[in-house]
Amino acid sequence: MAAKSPTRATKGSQSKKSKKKLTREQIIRAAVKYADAKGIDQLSMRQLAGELNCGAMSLYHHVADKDELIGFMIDAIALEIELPTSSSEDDWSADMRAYIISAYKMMLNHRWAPKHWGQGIGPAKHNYHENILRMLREAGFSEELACRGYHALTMHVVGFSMQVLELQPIIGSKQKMQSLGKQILDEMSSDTYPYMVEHIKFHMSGKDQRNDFKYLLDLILDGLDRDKDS
Amino acid sequence: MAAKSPTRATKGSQSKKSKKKLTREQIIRAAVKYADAKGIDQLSMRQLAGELNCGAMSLYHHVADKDELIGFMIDAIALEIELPTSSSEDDWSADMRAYIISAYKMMLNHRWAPKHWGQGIGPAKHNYHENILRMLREAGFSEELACRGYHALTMHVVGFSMQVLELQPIIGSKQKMQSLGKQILDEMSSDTYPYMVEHIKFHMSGKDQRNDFKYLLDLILDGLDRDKDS
DNA sequence: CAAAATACTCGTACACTGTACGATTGTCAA
DNA sequence: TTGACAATCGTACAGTGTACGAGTATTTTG
Repeated sequence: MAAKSPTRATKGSQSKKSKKKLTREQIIRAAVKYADAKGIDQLSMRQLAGELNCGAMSLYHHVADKDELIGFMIDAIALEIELPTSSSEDDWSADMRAYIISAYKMMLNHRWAPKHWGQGIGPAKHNYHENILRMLREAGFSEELACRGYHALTMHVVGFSMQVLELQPIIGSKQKMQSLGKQILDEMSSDTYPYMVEHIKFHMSGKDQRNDFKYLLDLILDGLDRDKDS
Repeated sequence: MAAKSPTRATKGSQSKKSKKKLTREQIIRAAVKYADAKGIDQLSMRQLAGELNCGAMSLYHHVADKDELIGFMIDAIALEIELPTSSSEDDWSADMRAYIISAYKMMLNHRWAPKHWGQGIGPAKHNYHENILRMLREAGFSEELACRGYHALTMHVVGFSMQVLELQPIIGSKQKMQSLGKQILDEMSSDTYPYMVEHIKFHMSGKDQRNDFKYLLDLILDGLDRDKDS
């Protein structure tokens, strides 16, 4: 108790003149927030330090280097993936479907995430992968087929969100559809690229890409299910 | 002829004291070669200029900025994707399969490519996309299903190669398999992540990932083919 | 309680990046 | 020959990640 009271007193004094309180969690939270808002290219150690009202080098006592920071950021957002409360026992794909869609939505909420997903390190990301593998194995898949399903599903999440995020500036919001979309169509002669022109026009006609994600997801799930008992 | 002879004379004098000959194509070729060898992180304008024996700023007369250069690099390697000479008319998926596999191999030959594939600009990449769309449409797919198939296939190429390239340092060459792989297994308690441990060990037992690529590819192709006439 | 050890912050400095600007040089048309 | 233009490239600047070490707070120890 005698040791604790000065600790608390110090904690109280922080509100006046902040000199001590940086946490790794705080840093990571601020970094994620900053990357979400301004893009991850704009995220520099100095900018981040400014956001936290501290010196740039202070960050390095909680994080080895910028790469590690990004790794932690990935793990932080991996927490947002929601594991559904198991609905039914005999239909493994329903839970999996919900889980994968949750991961996909998380990616779209953090536009910088897909490109850096690979360097993520930490328990949340491990849990995500563990859960997928577990669901497959518990559903009765062999080691080999579980491996393939795991890679197929995780790849689908990252790959598709990357593709959508690349396409969004072109056919994204309905205001820009005409400006940037038409501009590309102008540059691209419909003689040399007739099918691409058709494809872009098809997208510009207002189809929802989310359906495309689910279409391929179901294709994978159904395919796996079919191979399971053969 | 009178105009041409000084041109040729100038070209001949370059061999003595190089002062004029930079081409955009040369720059791009050198950049691709450098990125392949040392990694794209090491590719800076100064390094590249050194490789070409010219000043760094000279590059900017052939390329707007570094992003555009990378865009051109992507287009350059897109040329390496080989369109198979059409084998049979009634089986659209055979040609598509070969084409996609060729694209996948190209990605693995340029480890930096998948992450930057999106910012590629140029005719070779357009042709790649145009060919996929054309093959699907000519096979009788509707606009909508061709759209989905196109996204599914292109995503599979980029997404899977990214995943493989991330995994290679861990379970890649059979020499490192034991050092880095075992190290990860040590860090990852098999109590908390039993299925991940099983999965890594499965990979370390020497399975070929290329089969996994083809497995999912066939799953997509078969799924599309099934939906085509329904 | 004093002193020594430790944890943490952060100013300065260095090597490196992309690239704006403008001087310089080479090439060709009139 | 001259004037226009294309191309090279040295210098400079703002910004990056981070190594080093001095300063300060906090905790542990004698």
